[in-house]
Amino acid sequence: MNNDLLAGLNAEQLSAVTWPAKSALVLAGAGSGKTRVLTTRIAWLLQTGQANPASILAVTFTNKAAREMQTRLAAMMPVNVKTMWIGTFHGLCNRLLRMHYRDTGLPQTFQILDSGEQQSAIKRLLKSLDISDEKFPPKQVQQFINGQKEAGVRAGQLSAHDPYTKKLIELYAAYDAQCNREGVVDFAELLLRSYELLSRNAALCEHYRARFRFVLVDEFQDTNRLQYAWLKLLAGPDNALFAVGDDDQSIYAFRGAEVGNMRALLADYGVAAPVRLEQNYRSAGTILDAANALIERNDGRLGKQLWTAAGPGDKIRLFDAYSDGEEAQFIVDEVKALKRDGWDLSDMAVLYRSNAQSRILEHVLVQAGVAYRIYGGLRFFERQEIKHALAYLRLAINPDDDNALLRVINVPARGIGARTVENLQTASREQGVSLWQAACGAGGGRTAGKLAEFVLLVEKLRQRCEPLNLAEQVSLVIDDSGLRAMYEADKKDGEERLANLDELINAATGFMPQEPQLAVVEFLTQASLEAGDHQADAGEDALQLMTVHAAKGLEFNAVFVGGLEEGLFPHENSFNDAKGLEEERRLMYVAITRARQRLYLTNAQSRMLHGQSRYPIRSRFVDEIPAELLQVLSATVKAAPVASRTSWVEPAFVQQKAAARQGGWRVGQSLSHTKFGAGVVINAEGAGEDVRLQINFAEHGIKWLDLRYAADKLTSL
DNA sequence: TGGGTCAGTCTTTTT
DNA sequence: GACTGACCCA
Repeated sequence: MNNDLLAGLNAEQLSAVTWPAKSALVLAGAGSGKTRVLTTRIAWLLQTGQANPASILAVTFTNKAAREMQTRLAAMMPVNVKTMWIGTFHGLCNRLLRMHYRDTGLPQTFQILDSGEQQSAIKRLLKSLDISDEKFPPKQVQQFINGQKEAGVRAGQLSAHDPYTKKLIELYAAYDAQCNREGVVDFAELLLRSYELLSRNAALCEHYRARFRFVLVDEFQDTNRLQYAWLKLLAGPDNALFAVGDDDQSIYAFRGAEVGNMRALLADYGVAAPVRLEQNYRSAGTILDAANALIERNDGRLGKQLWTAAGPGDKIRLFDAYSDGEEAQFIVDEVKALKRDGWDLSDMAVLYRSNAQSRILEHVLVQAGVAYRIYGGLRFFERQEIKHALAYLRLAINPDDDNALLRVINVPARGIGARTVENLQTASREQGVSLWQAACGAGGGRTAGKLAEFVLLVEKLRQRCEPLNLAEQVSLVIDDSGLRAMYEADKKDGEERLANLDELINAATGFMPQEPQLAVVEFLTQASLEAGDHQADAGEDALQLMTVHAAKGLEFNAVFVGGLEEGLFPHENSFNDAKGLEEERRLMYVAITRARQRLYLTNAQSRMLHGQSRYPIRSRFVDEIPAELLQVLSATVKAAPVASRTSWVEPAFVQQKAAARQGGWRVGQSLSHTKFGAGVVINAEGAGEDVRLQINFAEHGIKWLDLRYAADKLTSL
């Protein structure tokens, strides 16, 4: 037995790792060594002979987490992790469905729709049923369908009295029928199908229960109802379900996550009490004190108090900027100062509530010449050129794939317009065949020639792909479809797109299929299940910019949390209910606990949002942090009690240095108008001759005035 | 058919 | 302020 395995674990970690062969819930606070516990647990089970690689099922949410678990495990002991069932919920479900496709009613080569593809499938469905997408917005239909699937409910089990819901249920049924016809499954369907596979087939379920004696789950607080039901099928009463999670870091309720699953697990599996990992190895004491004080205000927690053996460290820096521009400037100046002190840029992060906040930061960073990296945005397999190429590849395997056909039927433009496509859709509906078959059968008509050309192209792609390997097929499809020529002619961003297409060929070249004869299907599946990295060039030392959501699981020496304003963080959409506000607070808790040594909280007294200025007050979350933990960096901060504040403050205090000077006026300036009386400038736009001021008049409300006409009616107060 | 313009929208997001 | 989708004209 390798004693190194357990060396260095604290008492709680040790208790979790060496938990007997029965179910457990581990409440793992931020920075408490969660991943280490999970992987060491697996290694310990293997090393003590309680488990062999085949008897372990480990489930994560992201591919990144699954990979990390595999890497760490491989480093701990000599075991072939590739043979183990370690993966994401969706990846494991995909594996189950491919293995048992005969029992699921799916073709062996079924394709997976990502959310975008699901949405186009729904749009297409609405159109074919002649239902206005104004009354039934595709997004809402999609949400309804996914919501039902994630609750484990099929259309046939639903009923409603109001006509609207009735229609939604009909659409759900029709959507499923369309997917079945086309041999495609969406993300939620992967889960639901494999749940149904196991629940309807007792022998199969029993087989897996006997095999997977140990089921381990990461980020358990993020599981939805269906995922927990799926876990319960695989982990019966005699199996050991080992769930690790943190109810205080549950920030995905908006997409169906049920924190309640944690309490449910305790009851369902007769677990007396959770194991609490409360010692934090990441943050300085002051940062943890702030996090603890904040999160204590939430109700219904399982309860946990982080502590550290490290000292209190620095106070939390608070900066109250007069504008979003000054906020960004402050952050960048501070980043540069820290960099001069020897901190790595890549060990500093700016976190924000919404992506829109990154723009002004980028602007200032570019000016200051500071390298930065933004997380978020398009990922590799979501790029249009990649999607186009893969659509041709899909057509080469299965021309009946309507989604793929519609995507590229006119890419590159070949004179097949909306009208022709519509005719095609009508024909396919009337004849009950796929679009491809309808296109093959299309005889006369003005555009029939164009259609015939397309049919011929796809036929040729199919034939020529047949004898080729995966990489050769990808390459051929890109060339022969005309995609390469199209992007070569595109001067704007063709070059980058061509580089991405070459990267796709590279990816295909290095792809290792499980079953060589299914290489293309496996490649397409991987492209759907793993959309690739969120950002490029990881090498350079660069400041990290991301949303708080994206930061979960990461840590940095210095963290800036920007935009701490009512309406932004907490977001105004969460004001309606206490639950939403509590999730915002957990989000703030996640943000705070990302920091190791240095934490900055900033807010702005004026901010451009949706193209207009707003004057928000400081976030309540700042006030929920004990004042003695804070060091105020700007002069204008006044700790006003929350109750006495209104949601809009008079910007009269906005400092003289406010940048927005127009025609001698600046935002925040008090003035008097000959007709409207006293007021305050709250916004300005334009320059030179053409300047408009938005003024909040005490007696006449808010007005926009054109300075060309109003200049001589205004006097400064 | 396809390019252009204009109104409407605008948290968070992995699979 | 920037992106998407709808609509209009050549």
